[in-house]
Amino acid sequence: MAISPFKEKVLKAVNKVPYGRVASYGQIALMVGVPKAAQAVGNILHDFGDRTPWWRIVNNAGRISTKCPEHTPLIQKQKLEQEGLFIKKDLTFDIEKYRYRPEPAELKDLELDERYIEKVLERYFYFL
DNA sequence: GCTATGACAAGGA
DNA sequence: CTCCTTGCCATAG
Repeated sequence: MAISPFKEKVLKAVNKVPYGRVASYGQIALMVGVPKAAQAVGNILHDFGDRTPWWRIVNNAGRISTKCPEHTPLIQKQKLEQEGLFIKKDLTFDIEKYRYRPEPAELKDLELDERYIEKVLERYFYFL
């Protein structure tokens, strides 16, 4: 399977999410410079789960949403609990409590435009 | 080039 | 809260 630059970036971004934290599919899309490619991100994780901490990527509503038979919701739940997260039986949890908020330096590492980075940071990660 | 497909997201009912 | 619609994106075929 060919690895496009886009896929390469997505994998790189996913690998930045630290132990015990999570990021949404849309958030990863944002981090690779294509804000609306959340769905595409999900597809990529499906194909390259073996080389990324795929379990740290979740639905932005704070819910585990995988349906993949390889990487089941139960497995993902256990993986996250193992990293210290509290997840309810219905697979939902407080995402803001665990959300990964990237440092500016980490975003620069993803070959993003300076202006874009500032915009993203203030609007989505450090707006409070 | 076009269509169909998803581990998505946000908003309306 | 759930269900449905619409918008979007990168791929596979």
